[in-house]
Amino acid sequence: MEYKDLEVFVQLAEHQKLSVVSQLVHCSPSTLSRRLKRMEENVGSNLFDREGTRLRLTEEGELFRQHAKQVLELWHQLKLSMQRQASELQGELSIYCSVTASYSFLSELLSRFRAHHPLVDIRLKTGDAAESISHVQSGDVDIVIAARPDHLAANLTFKTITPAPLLFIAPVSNQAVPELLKEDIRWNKVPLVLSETGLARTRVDRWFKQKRLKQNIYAQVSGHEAIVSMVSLGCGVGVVPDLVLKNSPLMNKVRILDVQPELEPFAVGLCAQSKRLHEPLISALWQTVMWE
Amino acid sequence: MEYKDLEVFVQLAEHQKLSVVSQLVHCSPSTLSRRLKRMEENVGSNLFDREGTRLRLTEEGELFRQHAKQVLELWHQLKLSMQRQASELQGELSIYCSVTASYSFLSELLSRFRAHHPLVDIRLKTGDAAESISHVQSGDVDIVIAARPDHLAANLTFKTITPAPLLFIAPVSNQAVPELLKEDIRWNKVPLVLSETGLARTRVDRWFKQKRLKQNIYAQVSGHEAIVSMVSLGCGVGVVPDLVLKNSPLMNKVRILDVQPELEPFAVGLCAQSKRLHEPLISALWQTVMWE
DNA sequence: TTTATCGTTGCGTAAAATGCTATAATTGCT
DNA sequence: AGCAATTATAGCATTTTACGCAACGATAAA
Repeated sequence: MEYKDLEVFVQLAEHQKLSVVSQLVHCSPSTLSRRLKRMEENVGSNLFDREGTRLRLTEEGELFRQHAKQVLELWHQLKLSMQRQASELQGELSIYCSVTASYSFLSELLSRFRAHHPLVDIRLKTGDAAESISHVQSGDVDIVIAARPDHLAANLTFKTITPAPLLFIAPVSNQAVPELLKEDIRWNKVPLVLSETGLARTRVDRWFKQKRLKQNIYAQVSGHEAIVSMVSLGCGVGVVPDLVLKNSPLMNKVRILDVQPELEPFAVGLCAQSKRLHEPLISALWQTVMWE
Repeated sequence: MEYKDLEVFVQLAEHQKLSVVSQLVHCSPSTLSRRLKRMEENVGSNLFDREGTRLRLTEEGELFRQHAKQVLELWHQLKLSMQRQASELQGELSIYCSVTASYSFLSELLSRFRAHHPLVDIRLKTGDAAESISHVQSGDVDIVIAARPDHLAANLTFKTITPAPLLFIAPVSNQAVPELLKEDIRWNKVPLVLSETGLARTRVDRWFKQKRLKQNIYAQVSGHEAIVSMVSLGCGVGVVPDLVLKNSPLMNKVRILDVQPELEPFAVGLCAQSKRLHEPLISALWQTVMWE
């Protein structure tokens, strides 16, 4: 049994769907299926009931879920007490953070880090998400907080903090975008406000391609905040991470469209060069990220 | 991190020697070295101080040792509560046990098993250790309790219960074997009482070969008990597992020779066909074996 | 100094994990 | 009811990883 398996199982027990979790942990469903099978062989019981395609926790599965959470908690405590044991850290840690990622959890993360390591100077830069990877690649900064790219470079390691769903947003007044009034939305007519490049754009392109639709792009802007602004003005329909929307002062000026299938969510988290993970300061920030 | 690693580490922390533990867990020292290295990378700290050749637990290592024991205990408890949850086991379980292995811990093992599964009929056969493997191979019995052979067949799985040191024993009166009186024993002159075949014989042969000595074999007998008898009568020097000696009524009639290097110890434990491990009765007995 | 013992590292091989694709069963929708 | 989309899983090819053996360097004992 492996600790990584335990994390996977906790997710699996929560969502009860291989396909969902496979996106959360960034691996193929078949891998998950096999991992689960391995675990069941190790434990010696069926952890899930397979009722058709649906997965339901068995009683043994619930026992194992509790076991997994206990072990992961112990592991986390161990890491904490180890870095507490280590001599007081000091130095300088430079972090690059995309504006998108800076919402909501960044302050909590940094304040928890400062509480444990008050002597460490934190240099925080914010900027465009698209540049984040190159900043960490060049060693320009120690750690980047950003969304996980589709194809992570081999020499980088990523640690997910939270998934960030992507949302279609539209003006509150339907008349601004008349195409939305109809029963079935004719997406190829809907004016879109998208970011020029970046992960969000890739996801949207993929979504349209899967539906075999062409996009009617009204404006290409840079920065998710600008998208919210333009959408609230009635320019068209936009796509932004929910993190951005929740923290936007314009939240009431737009509404969320319920589309199927949902856009593949971002995975926001920490990213650093693999070979530098053992450095004390980087390792310390890495440990600060909690489970679940 | 893997559960198997935790077991290995607990052993490592106790004996502080790769070479010893490598025999206990039946793998090469290089594998152990690498496993330890992996663990240290996962934990992020040095678990042992390398002072020359000697290994000494660091403070972090001690923390990790406690962590490992906690997790292994949780795991054991989980297994127990799972088989408690399963419906009451009943049926018939046939066990073949070499006479050597039947000493000391067999009664404790079976009584603990019966306490958990009172409805299971246990069919216990005892016999020669050399036949044990073939009995489980043929399916003649479900489980064998015996010493682990040097080369385990691929379709079998073994679980160590306890190591069993091999001892040289001699008559109490030195005059019966005059060669032992001298300062450096001339082993090629010492009359030996050995088992005809089997694991103990292999170990003794290997021991002499390593020392580049020829054996002066006085008698070849079958059964460790017979060896104790003949040695006590003054026929020569014999080799038996300490388990046999501790339980022999003739224990006072022989004495243990302190030789260097020591003979490679047996590993006494459970052996079954790998593919049958998941069967409820076999699995239940398997779980009965505690850690350490 | 000589000898033996211990832990580590390179290398070749064997085993294992993973992703892609196909498949069968199931669900949801019209 | 029937079609389309979704789901978990098995086979296959590939990559990754683990292992044992042998050589090495360092250390301790003689």
